[in-house]
Amino acid sequence: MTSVHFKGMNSDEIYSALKEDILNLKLAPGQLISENEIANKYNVSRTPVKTAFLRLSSEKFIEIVPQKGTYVTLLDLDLIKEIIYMRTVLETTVLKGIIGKIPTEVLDRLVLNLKMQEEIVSKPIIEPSEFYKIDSQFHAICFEYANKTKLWEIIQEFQVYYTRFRMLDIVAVGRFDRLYEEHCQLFEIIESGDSAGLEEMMNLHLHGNLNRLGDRIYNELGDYFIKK
Amino acid sequence: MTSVHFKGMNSDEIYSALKEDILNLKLAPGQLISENEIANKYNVSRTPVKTAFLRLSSEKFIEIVPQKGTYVTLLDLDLIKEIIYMRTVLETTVLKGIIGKIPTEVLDRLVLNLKMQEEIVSKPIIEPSEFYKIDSQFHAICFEYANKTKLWEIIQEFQVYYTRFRMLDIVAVGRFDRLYEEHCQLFEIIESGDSAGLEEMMNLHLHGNLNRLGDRIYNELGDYFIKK
DNA sequence: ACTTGTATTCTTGTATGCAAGTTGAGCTTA
DNA sequence: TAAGCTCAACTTGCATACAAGAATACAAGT
Repeated sequence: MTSVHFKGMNSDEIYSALKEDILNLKLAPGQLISENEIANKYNVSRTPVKTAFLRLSSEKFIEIVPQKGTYVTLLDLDLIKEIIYMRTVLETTVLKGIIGKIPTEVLDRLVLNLKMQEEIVSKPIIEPSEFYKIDSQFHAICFEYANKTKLWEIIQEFQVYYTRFRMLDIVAVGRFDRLYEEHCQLFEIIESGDSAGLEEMMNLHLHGNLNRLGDRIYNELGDYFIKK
Repeated sequence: MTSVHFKGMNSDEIYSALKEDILNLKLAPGQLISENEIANKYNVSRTPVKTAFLRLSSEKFIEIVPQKGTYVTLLDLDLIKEIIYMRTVLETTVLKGIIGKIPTEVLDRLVLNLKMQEEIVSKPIIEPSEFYKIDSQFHAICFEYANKTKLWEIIQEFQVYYTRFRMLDIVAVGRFDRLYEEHCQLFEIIESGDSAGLEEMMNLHLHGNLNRLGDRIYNELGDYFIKK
């Protein structure tokens, strides 16, 4: 006799599935989840779920409280603001070091990247992760030429802390064309070597989400953030 | 009949014990360890050991290779250099924003901190962690006044990636009085508002370990680092 | 009405047995 | 001697049973 057999997911797949749900806000900030609940949902034992939980916990997506339960973490606006500040400072400094003296070969790669961005933006339906992937490459090219590859990886690591925030921006506002335009302006500054304009542009670009969301953070989205 | 009963350690304690051994280099970079080995050593099952392993793995202290084994990670000099660069850029920028306009109250706290540093340095036997705790407070006070508390926490988080490197510095060179002197000079610059001197001093201070260790990294300590 | 104790039912933490993959020693064979 | 195969002894991943703390509903007593 053969029985229908569902091959269970492993801990990595559980991790990815949970992370996606958290980023999509299907699992909302503050929501309570348990190992058993997730284990039943994906037809696995608690072990791989716990493994995934521990990983998500170290990335501050969830908080495990012994003998009580596990919560999806609330967004921390102070943390988000300072991460944005951090990235602004680092990226401005790195770009200032290479601005105006980037070889044609690298500039061409940036132009190619911009074309890909334009292509994605012009589509009727835009997949956020697809755009952000190319977005990330644009900045990575700059850091690579500045010989600061690891630094970009570090910055990327911290992006996870406010990926959900960026997601709110899309849901609430959702204008990728604006980001694309900013990248174009940034490119012109990098090419021309306008060191003064760089700082202003960088500030504008990286604080975009914060500005666009504005007071919504304290009103309709207030439940998602830590109260001070 | 009563029997002698050893109450086992929990996963947090196992984590701390392992981390300490890794930082002390008792568990050397590149060394192979296994869940069973640690579980036997501390008289617990594999479960709390695995929990500790997962946490250490997310902090890049160890690397878990499925079905093969678990290794203490090698030091990555490129990563270390860029973390030092990152901290230099961030701390210089933050300090520039407050330099010369720090109220007496905050300056007094810094002076008090320096006195504690002096006290520790003058002892015959210096406990590294004790000094680094006060050292960290010195910088924390500055970030706190600059309203960048979270940013300092972020930087602290990344320090773990090169705590072992700093430990090599102590073992190989071990001169805390030098660090104390640098802090005193830094204080004078902060107090006086010498914005130009700050950048130079900061570079010197934060690149100290790198300079002191010098070529030893490639010679007698070479086994501890990733080969390129 | 209020307090208090209890029992049930959640939660996560731990111990243990088994599954599956990797490595390396030692035997076999040419 | 040297190459190749087999098997035993490891490794981590997963499933499951039990332990222990926390919260809640509820009944008994004041």
